Amino acid sequence: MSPLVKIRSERDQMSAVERRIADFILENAQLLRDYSSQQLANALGISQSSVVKFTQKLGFKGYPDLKYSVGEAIARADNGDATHVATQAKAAFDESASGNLWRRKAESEEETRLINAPETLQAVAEAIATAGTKGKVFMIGLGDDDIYARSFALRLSLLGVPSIHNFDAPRMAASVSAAGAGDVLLVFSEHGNHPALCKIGRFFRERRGRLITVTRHTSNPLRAIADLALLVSAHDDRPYIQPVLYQSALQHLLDGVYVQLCEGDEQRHVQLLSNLERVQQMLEP
Amino acid sequence: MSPLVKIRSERDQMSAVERRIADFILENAQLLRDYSSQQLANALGISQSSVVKFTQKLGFKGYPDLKYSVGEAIARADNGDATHVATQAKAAFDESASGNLWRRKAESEEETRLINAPETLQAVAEAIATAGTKGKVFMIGLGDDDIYARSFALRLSLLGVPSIHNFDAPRMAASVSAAGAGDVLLVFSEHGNHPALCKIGRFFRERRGRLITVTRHTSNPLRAIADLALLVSAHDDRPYIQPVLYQSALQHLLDGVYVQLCEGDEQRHVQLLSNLERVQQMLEP
DNA sequence: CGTATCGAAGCATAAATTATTGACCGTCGA
DNA sequence: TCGACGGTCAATAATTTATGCTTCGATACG
Repeated sequence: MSPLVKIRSERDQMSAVERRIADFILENAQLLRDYSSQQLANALGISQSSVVKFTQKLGFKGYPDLKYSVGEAIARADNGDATHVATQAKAAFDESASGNLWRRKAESEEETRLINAPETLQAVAEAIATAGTKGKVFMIGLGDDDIYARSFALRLSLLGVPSIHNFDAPRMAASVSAAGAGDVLLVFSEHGNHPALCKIGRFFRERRGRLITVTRHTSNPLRAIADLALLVSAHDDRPYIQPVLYQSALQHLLDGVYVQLCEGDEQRHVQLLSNLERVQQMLEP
Repeated sequence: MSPLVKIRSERDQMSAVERRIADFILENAQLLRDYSSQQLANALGISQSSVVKFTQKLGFKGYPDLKYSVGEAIARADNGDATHVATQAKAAFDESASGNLWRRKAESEEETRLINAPETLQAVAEAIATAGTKGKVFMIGLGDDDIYARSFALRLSLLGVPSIHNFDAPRMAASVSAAGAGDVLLVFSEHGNHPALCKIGRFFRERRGRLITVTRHTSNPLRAIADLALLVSAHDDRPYIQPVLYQSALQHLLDGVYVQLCEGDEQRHVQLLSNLERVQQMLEP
């Protein structure tokens, strides 16, 4: 992945100094060519070691490695900002605008894919699968987040995994009181700081259920108490674009889990196909 | 000028050692990334200072400068894929599965984009915009299709365009009886052959409302009676993948309309931003 | 509250990498 | 033959990068 995309995706979780480094690099990527780590540090009035530690935290071998990567990125011109500025200039709705939106979605998808370990996705799929056969699957999301919960619940039902779906906290609290070991609660909450949802989550865990959260990748109280946390990364300066990207990235994350559920187990796969056929028959005639 | 071209062009006037360096770099440019000047010297059995002198003779500031330039050149030319692929080889299975799904989504998006004329999208956006200020926006979808209606309704509400949203046919029939000229009815129906929805659509048109349908691109009775028809193309042999692609392509189509609505009109844009801010404030504290 | 803990940041310094110096050696032309 | 010259290298200086340690402030906890 482009180092610039990576930097931007993690910018939100950075400390003040780190964020200043990130911003400087994002805005002056071309200057990096002539900067040593010391010069960069001077330009920002911080210590050279902070620069090095910054690069290492991002997963680069060190400062020269980052520098090299940024050089490649610039050469490819895949910094994602230039195109993005070009979009804004154009008010007209045309192919390039739509194409750009898709490109931005692809970036969010990539960022999101990279911050979720494949093992986590696997684990989520398995937890849902076992809860689906031997226990119960609970699901909740408020406001916009209800959309994701709802659509995922529909998908699961096709797999023969019914779920208990609520869209307000009090009712969910009541439902969850019936939970037990091995059950799963999926909580969708973009910012993950809704007190009621945290409360329900904690309560659910007390009852020995597995708590799966789906939130933005910033650290948040909900994610903190989860057994399994799915994270979504999506950024855009334009406040009306960001939710579009968030939804798209989140949806793809869930689609990944869904596909894994579909393909993971032979028996479930057969069940799925027959369900789909039955649904088809109900709708057609 | 590309450093690789430069090296090749001066190769003939070089000394034996220099030529060996040149050849090595030309043939193993990707390896340079992980080589220090000392390592390169060792690989060739020559002294490190020869390497540095070589770079300086070519007009580079020094070894790191050459290295950086070669990195750029590789990135531009795309010759260096070998290393790139090798780096990402880990987690190959999951990544490729997920990446594949995304690629399929991109294909559906493209097909969908191509079968919807930009003018149609424009017209849809405008119809919704005017109905939003001077009339009413109705919205309906059944089953899975309700998801799209619901999420689009939420988006519209942020734009200051409230909508009358129902998820069953009888109630919608009742609601629609209040419709008049200039109003808009959005009907989501994947296969477009639900008799009740067709009936509602016809009834709505009798009352001089604009009927907008969102269906699969196959010909279907619902689409046939629409004033404006948005079409979605999404295919996959695997029956559990197809809905995923359908949803993604449809979502992107709607996102396009949404963005168009956001950016199309200055006044609405301002309204949107203040709405977003207000929503933000409601959620944060 | 006081205190333990953790992480972020800087300073000092070790380690590494890079650049330069000066010595050596072979070649070539006078 | 000898001196000039270019090329190479080893040694070393200079620079750049990486790391260990300390301090400080925020946060959690008793």
